[in-house]
Amino acid sequence: MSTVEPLLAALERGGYQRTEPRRLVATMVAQHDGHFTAPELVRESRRRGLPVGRATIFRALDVFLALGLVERLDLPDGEHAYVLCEPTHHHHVVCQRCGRTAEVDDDRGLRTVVQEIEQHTGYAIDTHRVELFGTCPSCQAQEAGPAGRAR
Amino acid sequence: MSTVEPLLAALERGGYQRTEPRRLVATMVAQHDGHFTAPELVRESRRRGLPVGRATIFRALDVFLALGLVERLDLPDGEHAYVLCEPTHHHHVVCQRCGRTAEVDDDRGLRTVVQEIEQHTGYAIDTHRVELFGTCPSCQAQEAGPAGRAR
DNA sequence: GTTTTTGCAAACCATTTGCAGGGTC
DNA sequence: GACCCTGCAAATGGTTTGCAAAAAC
Repeated sequence: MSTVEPLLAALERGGYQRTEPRRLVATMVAQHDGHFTAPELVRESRRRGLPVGRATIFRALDVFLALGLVERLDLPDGEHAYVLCEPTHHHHVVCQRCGRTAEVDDDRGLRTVVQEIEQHTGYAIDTHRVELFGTCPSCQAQEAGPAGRAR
Repeated sequence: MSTVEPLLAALERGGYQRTEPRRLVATMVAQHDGHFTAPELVRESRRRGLPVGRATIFRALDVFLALGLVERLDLPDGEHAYVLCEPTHHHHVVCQRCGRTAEVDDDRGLRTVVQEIEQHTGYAIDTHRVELFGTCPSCQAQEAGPAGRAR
Protein backbone atom coordinates (compact mmCIF):
# COMPACT_ATOMS: atom_id res chain seq x y z
CA MET A 1 0.00 0.00 0.00
CA SER A 2 1.37 3.34 -1.01
CA THR A 3 0.30 6.97 -0.97
CA VAL A 4 -1.83 8.91 -3.39
CA GLU A 5 0.54 11.83 -3.65
CA PRO A 6 2.75 10.44 -6.39
CA LEU A 7 -0.30 9.57 -8.41
CA LEU A 8 -1.78 13.04 -8.17
CA ALA A 9 1.54 14.63 -8.91
CA ALA A 10 1.86 12.50 -12.02
CA LEU A 11 -1.59 13.61 -13.11
CA GLU A 12 -0.59 17.24 -13.12
CA ARG A 13 2.70 16.51 -14.76
CA GLY A 14 0.75 14.77 -17.50
CA GLY A 15 -1.52 17.73 -18.06
CA TYR A 16 -4.57 16.24 -16.37
CA GLN A 17 -6.56 18.01 -13.73
CA ARG A 18 -6.32 17.07 -10.11
CA THR A 19 -9.96 16.52 -9.36
CA GLU A 20 -11.77 15.05 -6.41
CA PRO A 21 -13.10 11.94 -8.17
CA ARG A 22 -9.65 11.13 -9.51
CA ARG A 23 -8.23 11.55 -6.04
CA LEU A 24 -10.75 9.04 -4.74
CA VAL A 25 -9.89 6.53 -7.40
CA ALA A 26 -6.19 7.09 -6.75
CA THR A 27 -6.79 6.42 -3.09
CA MET A 28 -8.48 3.12 -3.76
CA VAL A 29 -5.73 2.14 -6.17
CA ALA A 30 -3.01 3.03 -3.71
CA GLN A 31 -4.65 1.01 -0.97
CA HIS A 32 -4.52 -2.24 -2.90
CA ASP A 33 -1.27 -4.03 -2.81
CA GLY A 34 -2.43 -6.78 -5.07
CA HIS A 35 -4.21 -6.52 -8.36
CA PHE A 36 -7.73 -5.24 -8.76
CA THR A 37 -10.28 -4.95 -11.52
CA ALA A 38 -12.34 -1.96 -12.55
CA PRO A 39 -15.61 -3.54 -11.37
CA GLU A 40 -13.96 -4.25 -8.04
CA LEU A 41 -13.21 -0.59 -7.59
CA VAL A 42 -16.75 0.25 -8.58
CA ARG A 43 -18.14 -2.07 -5.92
CA GLU A 44 -15.67 -0.78 -3.38
CA SER A 45 -16.59 2.83 -4.04
CA ARG A 46 -20.23 1.97 -3.50
CA ARG A 47 -19.58 0.03 -0.35
CA ARG A 48 -17.55 2.88 1.06
CA GLY A 49 -20.03 5.46 -0.16
CA LEU A 50 -17.44 7.31 -2.20
CA PRO A 51 -18.98 9.79 -4.62
CA VAL A 52 -17.53 8.47 -7.89
CA GLY A 53 -19.50 7.23 -10.84
CA ARG A 54 -18.79 3.99 -12.65
CA ALA A 55 -17.74 5.69 -15.86
CA THR A 56 -15.38 7.94 -14.00
CA ILE A 57 -13.60 4.99 -12.48
CA PHE A 58 -13.09 3.44 -15.88
CA ARG A 59 -11.92 6.75 -17.27
CA ALA A 60 -9.55 7.40 -14.39
CA LEU A 61 -7.98 3.99 -14.82
CA ASP A 62 -7.44 4.76 -18.48
CA VAL A 63 -5.65 7.93 -17.54
CA PHE A 64 -3.48 6.16 -14.99
CA LEU A 65 -2.71 3.55 -17.58
CA ALA A 66 -1.76 6.16 -20.14
CA LEU A 67 0.55 7.74 -17.59
CA GLY A 68 2.12 4.39 -16.83
CA LEU A 69 1.15 4.57 -13.17
CA VAL A 70 -0.80 1.40 -13.44
CA GLU A 71 -0.40 -1.59 -15.66
CA ARG A 72 -2.88 -3.96 -17.13
CA LEU A 73 -2.70 -7.65 -16.31
CA ASP A 74 -4.55 -10.53 -17.83
CA LEU A 75 -5.19 -13.12 -15.20
CA PRO A 76 -5.18 -16.78 -16.18
CA ASP A 77 -8.97 -16.82 -16.10
CA GLY A 78 -9.14 -14.00 -18.58
CA GLU A 79 -10.03 -11.21 -16.21
CA HIS A 80 -8.60 -7.80 -16.88
CA ALA A 81 -6.87 -6.55 -13.79
CA TYR A 82 -4.62 -3.64 -12.95
CA VAL A 83 -1.66 -3.18 -10.65
CA LEU A 84 -0.04 -0.07 -9.34
CA CYS A 85 3.55 0.03 -10.51
CA GLU A 86 6.68 1.93 -11.19
CA PRO A 87 6.55 3.60 -14.59
CA THR A 88 9.70 1.80 -15.69
CA HIS A 89 9.37 -1.85 -14.79
CA HIS A 90 7.35 -4.09 -16.98
CA HIS A 91 6.62 -7.50 -15.67
CA HIS A 92 4.85 -8.91 -12.67
CA VAL A 93 4.74 -12.03 -10.62
CA VAL A 94 1.23 -12.52 -9.36
CA CYS A 95 0.31 -14.58 -6.32
CA GLN A 96 -2.60 -16.82 -7.15
CA ARG A 97 -3.54 -17.05 -3.53
CA CYS A 98 -3.65 -13.49 -2.27
CA GLY A 99 -3.30 -11.50 -5.47
CA ARG A 100 -0.28 -9.59 -4.29
CA THR A 101 2.24 -8.82 -7.01
CA ALA A 102 5.95 -8.23 -7.19
CA GLU A 103 7.74 -6.44 -9.96
CA VAL A 104 10.40 -8.14 -11.98
CA ASP A 105 13.21 -5.90 -13.04
CA ASP A 106 15.42 -8.56 -14.53
CA ASP A 107 14.92 -7.66 -18.11
CA ARG A 108 18.35 -8.73 -19.15
CA GLY A 109 17.76 -12.44 -19.44
CA LEU A 110 14.44 -11.80 -21.03
CA ARG A 111 15.87 -9.52 -23.63
CA THR A 112 18.25 -12.26 -24.65
CA VAL A 113 15.43 -14.74 -24.97
CA VAL A 114 13.46 -12.33 -27.11
CA GLN A 115 16.40 -11.86 -29.43
CA GLU A 116 16.80 -15.57 -29.84
CA ILE A 117 13.15 -15.88 -30.68
CA GLU A 118 13.42 -13.15 -33.27
CA GLN A 119 16.18 -15.06 -34.97
CA HIS A 120 14.35 -18.37 -34.86
CA THR A 121 11.06 -17.09 -36.14
CA GLY A 122 12.06 -14.19 -38.33
CA TYR A 123 9.47 -11.98 -36.65
CA ALA A 124 10.46 -8.44 -35.71
CA ILE A 125 9.27 -8.26 -32.13
CA ASP A 126 8.37 -4.90 -30.74
CA THR A 127 6.48 -5.64 -27.58
CA HIS A 128 6.17 -8.57 -25.29
CA ARG A 129 4.03 -9.37 -22.36
CA VAL A 130 5.20 -11.64 -19.62
CA GLU A 131 3.07 -12.62 -16.70
CA LEU A 132 4.14 -15.06 -14.04
CA PHE A 133 1.75 -16.76 -11.67
CA GLY A 134 2.63 -18.55 -8.49
CA THR A 135 2.63 -18.30 -4.74
CA CYS A 136 4.22 -15.47 -2.83
CA PRO A 137 6.58 -16.12 0.07
CA SER A 138 4.05 -15.26 2.72
CA CYS A 139 1.39 -17.55 1.29
CA GLN A 140 3.95 -20.29 0.96
CA ALA A 141 4.62 -19.98 4.67
CA GLN A 142 0.92 -20.25 5.45
CA GLU A 143 0.49 -23.25 3.24
CA ALA A 144 3.27 -25.03 5.07
CA GLY A 145 1.15 -24.84 8.19
CA PRO A 146 -1.00 -22.09 9.67
CA ALA A 147 0.44 -22.87 13.13
CA GLY A 148 3.63 -21.31 11.97
CA ARG A 149 5.54 -24.55 11.82
CA ALA A 150 8.12 -24.56 9.08
CA ARG A 151 7.59 -27.17 6.40
CA MET B 1 -4.29 -23.73 -42.23
CA SER B 2 -4.48 -27.34 -41.15
CA THR B 3 -6.97 -30.18 -41.22
CA VAL B 4 -9.81 -30.95 -38.90
CA GLU B 5 -8.93 -34.59 -38.47
CA PRO B 6 -6.46 -34.18 -35.64
CA LEU B 7 -8.97 -32.05 -33.78
CA LEU B 8 -11.74 -34.58 -34.10
CA ALA B 9 -9.44 -37.41 -33.16
CA ALA B 10 -8.41 -35.52 -30.04
CA LEU B 11 -12.06 -35.02 -29.14
CA GLU B 12 -12.67 -38.75 -29.05
CA ARG B 13 -9.46 -39.41 -27.24
CA GLY B 14 -10.61 -36.95 -24.62
CA GLY B 15 -13.96 -38.64 -24.15
CA TYR B 16 -16.00 -36.07 -26.02
CA GLN B 17 -18.42 -36.93 -28.75
CA ARG B 18 -17.61 -36.27 -32.36
CA THR B 19 -20.66 -34.26 -33.31
CA GLU B 20 -21.55 -32.27 -36.38
CA PRO B 21 -21.55 -28.84 -34.73
CA ARG B 22 -18.14 -29.50 -33.20
CA ARG B 23 -16.87 -30.59 -36.58
CA LEU B 24 -18.04 -27.31 -38.04
CA VAL B 25 -16.32 -25.29 -35.35
CA ALA B 26 -13.17 -27.38 -35.78
CA THR B 27 -13.25 -26.63 -39.49
CA MET B 28 -13.43 -22.91 -38.93
CA VAL B 29 -10.65 -23.11 -36.38
CA ALA B 30 -8.44 -25.13 -38.68
CA GLN B 31 -8.94 -22.69 -41.52
CA HIS B 32 -7.54 -19.75 -39.61
CA ASP B 33 -3.83 -19.50 -39.55
CA GLY B 34 -3.83 -16.47 -37.37
CA HIS B 35 -5.69 -15.85 -34.18
CA PHE B 36 -9.44 -15.52 -33.95
CA THR B 37 -12.00 -14.61 -31.33
CA ALA B 38 -15.18 -16.42 -30.40
CA PRO B 39 -17.41 -13.64 -31.76
CA GLU B 40 -15.47 -13.79 -35.01
CA LEU B 41 -16.33 -17.44 -35.38
CA VAL B 42 -19.93 -16.67 -34.57
CA ARG B 43 -20.07 -14.08 -37.32
CA GLU B 44 -18.27 -16.37 -39.72
CA SER B 45 -20.66 -19.23 -39.09
CA ARG B 46 -23.58 -16.95 -39.84
CA ARG B 47 -22.02 -15.54 -42.96
CA ARG B 48 -21.32 -19.03 -44.23
CA GLY B 49 -24.69 -20.27 -43.13
CA LEU B 50 -23.23 -22.98 -40.94
CA PRO B 51 -25.80 -24.52 -38.61
CA VAL B 52 -24.10 -23.84 -35.27
CA GLY B 53 -25.48 -21.80 -32.44
CA ARG B 54 -23.56 -19.11 -30.63
CA ALA B 55 -23.47 -20.98 -27.36
CA THR B 56 -22.20 -24.08 -29.07
CA ILE B 57 -19.27 -22.20 -30.49
CA PHE B 58 -18.31 -20.90 -27.07
CA ARG B 59 -18.71 -24.36 -25.60
CA ALA B 60 -16.71 -26.03 -28.35
CA LEU B 61 -13.88 -23.58 -27.84
CA ASP B 62 -13.89 -24.42 -24.15
CA VAL B 63 -13.57 -28.07 -24.98
CA PHE B 64 -10.73 -27.46 -27.42
CA LEU B 65 -9.05 -25.33 -24.81
CA ALA B 66 -9.41 -28.03 -22.19
CA LEU B 67 -7.87 -30.50 -24.59
CA GLY B 68 -5.00 -28.15 -25.28
CA LEU B 69 -5.78 -28.02 -28.98
CA VAL B 70 -6.22 -24.34 -28.86
CA GLU B 71 -4.70 -21.72 -26.64
CA ARG B 72 -5.99 -18.48 -25.34
CA LEU B 73 -4.21 -15.27 -26.17
CA ASP B 74 -4.70 -11.84 -24.74
CA LEU B 75 -4.03 -9.30 -27.41
CA PRO B 76 -2.50 -5.97 -26.45
CA ASP B 77 -5.88 -4.30 -26.72
CA GLY B 78 -7.38 -6.73 -24.22
CA GLU B 79 -9.26 -8.91 -26.65
CA HIS B 80 -9.48 -12.59 -25.91
CA ALA B 81 -8.33 -14.55 -28.89
CA TYR B 82 -7.50 -18.16 -29.60
CA VAL B 83 -4.92 -19.89 -31.74
CA LEU B 84 -4.74 -23.43 -32.93
CA CYS B 85 -1.58 -25.01 -31.56
CA GLU B 86 0.39 -28.07 -30.74
CA PRO B 87 -0.57 -29.44 -27.33
CA THR B 88 3.00 -29.15 -26.12
CA HIS B 89 4.29 -25.75 -27.07
CA HIS B 90 3.35 -22.81 -25.03
CA HIS B 91 4.18 -19.44 -26.40
CA HIS B 92 3.30 -17.48 -29.46
CA VAL B 93 4.62 -14.65 -31.52
CA VAL B 94 1.74 -12.73 -32.95
CA CYS B 95 1.92 -10.55 -36.03
CA GLN B 96 0.22 -7.25 -35.34
CA ARG B 97 -0.37 -6.70 -39.01
CA CYS B 98 -1.92 -9.91 -40.27
CA GLY B 99 -2.62 -11.79 -37.06
CA ARG B 100 -0.66 -14.82 -38.09
CA THR B 101 1.16 -16.55 -35.26
CA ALA B 102 4.26 -18.67 -34.89
CA GLU B 103 4.95 -21.01 -32.05
CA VAL B 104 8.01 -20.61 -29.92
CA ASP B 105 9.50 -23.83 -28.74
CA ASP B 106 12.61 -22.42 -27.18
CA ASP B 107 11.60 -22.80 -23.61
CA ARG B 108 15.11 -23.34 -22.46
CA GLY B 109 16.22 -19.76 -22.13
CA LEU B 110 12.89 -18.86 -20.66
CA ARG B 111 13.07 -21.54 -18.05
CA THR B 112 16.35 -20.09 -16.87
CA VAL B 113 14.86 -16.63 -16.66
CA VAL B 114 11.94 -17.95 -14.64
CA GLN B 115 14.26 -19.63 -12.21
CA GLU B 116 16.20 -16.44 -11.71
CA ILE B 117 12.99 -14.60 -11.04
CA GLU B 118 11.94 -17.17 -8.49
CA GLN B 119 15.17 -16.62 -6.64
CA HIS B 120 14.94 -12.86 -6.77
CA THR B 121 11.35 -12.59 -5.67
CA GLY B 122 10.90 -15.64 -3.48
CA TYR B 123 7.70 -16.52 -5.33
CA ALA B 124 7.13 -20.14 -6.28
CA ILE B 125 6.15 -19.80 -9.91
CA ASP B 126 3.96 -22.45 -11.39
CA THR B 127 2.73 -20.98 -14.62
CA HIS B 128 3.81 -18.21 -16.88
CA ARG B 129 2.33 -16.60 -19.88
CA VAL B 130 4.48 -15.07 -22.52
CA GLU B 131 3.11 -13.31 -25.53
CA LEU B 132 5.24 -11.62 -28.12
CA PHE B 133 3.93 -9.10 -30.60
CA GLY B 134 5.62 -7.91 -33.73
CA THR B 135 5.67 -8.21 -37.47
CA CYS B 136 5.99 -11.49 -39.32
CA PRO B 137 8.52 -11.97 -42.10
CA SER B 138 5.99 -11.71 -44.88
CA CYS B 139 4.51 -8.47 -43.57
CA GLN B 140 8.00 -7.09 -43.11
CA ALA B 141 8.65 -7.76 -46.77
CA GLN B 142 5.48 -5.95 -47.77
CA GLU B 143 6.30 -2.99 -45.60
CA ALA B 144 9.68 -2.65 -47.24
CA GLY B 145 7.93 -2.08 -50.53
CA PRO B 146 4.88 -3.72 -52.12
CA ALA B 147 6.70 -3.86 -55.45
CA GLY B 148 8.75 -6.67 -54.07
CA ARG B 149 11.95 -4.72 -53.86
CA ALA B 150 14.12 -5.90 -51.00
CA ARG B 151 14.73 -3.36 -48.31
C1' DG C 1 -32.84 -45.86 -22.98
C1' DT C 2 -29.57 -43.13 -20.89
C1' DT C 3 -26.26 -39.59 -21.26
C1' DT C 4 -24.37 -35.78 -24.04
C1' DT C 5 -25.06 -32.00 -26.84
C1' DT C 6 -27.44 -28.42 -28.93
C1' DG C 7 -30.16 -24.17 -29.83
C1' DC C 8 -32.60 -20.48 -28.44
C1' DA C 9 -33.63 -16.75 -25.85
C1' DA C 10 -32.91 -14.47 -21.86
C1' DA C 11 -29.76 -13.09 -18.40
C1' DC C 12 -25.43 -11.20 -17.02
C1' DC C 13 -21.65 -8.43 -16.64
C1' DA C 14 -17.89 -5.47 -18.23
C1' DT C 15 -17.09 -1.44 -20.78
C1' DT C 16 -18.36 2.61 -23.60
C1' DT C 17 -20.93 6.62 -24.99
C1' DG C 18 -24.04 10.87 -25.46
C1' DC C 19 -25.01 14.66 -23.29
C1' DA C 20 -26.25 18.16 -19.91
C1' DG C 21 -24.50 20.10 -15.73
C1' DG C 22 -20.53 21.18 -12.65
C1' DG C 23 -15.71 21.94 -11.48
C1' DT C 24 -11.09 23.63 -12.42
C1' DC C 25 -7.71 26.78 -14.11
C1' DG D 1 -15.30 32.40 -19.22
C1' DA D 2 -13.33 28.42 -21.70
C1' DC D 3 -12.35 23.96 -21.45
C1' DC D 4 -11.96 19.78 -18.94
C1' DC D 5 -14.31 16.41 -16.19
C1' DT D 6 -18.21 14.01 -14.16
C1' DG D 7 -22.53 11.51 -13.56
C1' DC D 8 -26.22 9.28 -15.20
C1' DA D 9 -28.62 6.34 -17.88
C1' DA D 10 -28.76 3.94 -21.96
C1' DA D 11 -26.41 1.38 -25.46
C1' DT D 12 -23.14 -2.06 -26.75
C1' DG D 13 -20.86 -6.55 -26.86
C1' DG D 14 -18.96 -10.52 -25.11
C1' DT D 15 -20.08 -14.61 -22.46
C1' DT D 16 -23.05 -17.62 -19.72
C1' DT D 17 -27.19 -20.12 -18.46
C1' DG D 18 -31.83 -22.60 -18.08
C1' DC D 19 -34.27 -25.68 -20.29
C1' DA D 20 -36.62 -28.57 -23.55
C1' DA D 21 -35.70 -30.99 -27.89
C1' DA D 22 -32.35 -33.74 -30.65
C1' DA D 23 -28.40 -36.57 -31.34
C1' DA D 24 -25.00 -40.00 -29.95
C1' DC D 25 -23.64 -44.16 -27.61
